[in-house]
Amino acid sequence: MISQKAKYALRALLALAEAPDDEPVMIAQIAAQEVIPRKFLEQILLELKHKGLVISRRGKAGGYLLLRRPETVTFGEVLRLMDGPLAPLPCLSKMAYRRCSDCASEQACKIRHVFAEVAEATREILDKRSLADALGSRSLLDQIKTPAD
Amino acid sequence: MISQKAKYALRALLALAEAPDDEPVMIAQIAAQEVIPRKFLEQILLELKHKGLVISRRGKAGGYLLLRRPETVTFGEVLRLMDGPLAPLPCLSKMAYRRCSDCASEQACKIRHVFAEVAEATREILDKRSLADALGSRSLLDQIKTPAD
DNA sequence: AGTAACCTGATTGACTTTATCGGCTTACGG
DNA sequence: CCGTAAGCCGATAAAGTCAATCAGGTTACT
Repeated sequence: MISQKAKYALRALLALAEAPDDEPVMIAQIAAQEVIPRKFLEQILLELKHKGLVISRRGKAGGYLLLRRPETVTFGEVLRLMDGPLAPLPCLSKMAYRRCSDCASEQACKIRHVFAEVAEATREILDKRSLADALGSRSLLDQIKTPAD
Repeated sequence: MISQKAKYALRALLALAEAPDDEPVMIAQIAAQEVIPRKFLEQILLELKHKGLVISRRGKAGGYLLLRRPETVTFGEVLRLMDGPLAPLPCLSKMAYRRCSDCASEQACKIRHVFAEVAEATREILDKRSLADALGSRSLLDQIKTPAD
């Protein structure tokens, strides 16, 4: 299960991706539209700003802007920022490897191979799917079937 | 990340799968061999017993036995018993569907499709891999390359 | 009987999650 | 230049989860 925070972050980023360029979107507006607790969303957007995904304008008529193009922001990147490593075992994370505290030898670990397959499969999906893929009302499948209207 | 509990459960089941048939393995033995806190392992094996994966013998020379053949116990089943649904969103779980509390409409949910792909991919792996697949010292890859000695 | 094993429920401590509070800083508009 | 509306920031809190332990109770072989 992904965290509430990651879910909110993705939905907020999608809301920003949908807004016209150079038109900041206010926290309050995103919070209302996406049904996200306002103060919590504040924290999340601030964090996304510090990590370089969005920028903000302060003062009246302020708000948030997506800094990068939606095609370049992957689900994997957002999830790693919010929830930490994607891998099901710490010793399988490519981005944030850590030894399993209780595991004597990684070569001898009997469950590692199966979870390595899972890690690879989820990376393959989450690092390829971007905000752009998630935009629009039609499913990804529909888009493949009917590439243009 | 999977829980410590699930990791212990899988390793304990593998230890039982390796034991000769009809020879009960003691909690203390598994705990020592797999480096699992003894009392915690007690809880886990008891739970696995209630769920029908293992049986126990009490009294002197007691211990635990794997009830089903290793090929029939999948990683997916064990993980669901220990950690709950595999799906990254509650609304994507086939075995334990629950509405997302904050999601207005599942059709309109913009992140659902991507996570549906993840859910399907992980199910595809975890529901096919069994204890038998994890047994033996060689990796799954090695087994494919050299099917027999 | 006695002892060695499993059975059981309650409890604990640390940590994480999901927020909320209260106030500070910036900047546009009049 | 001042009021107000927006984001910025650190602390706190309530609830839940995780990992493990405690203190015994029950069963069964010798």
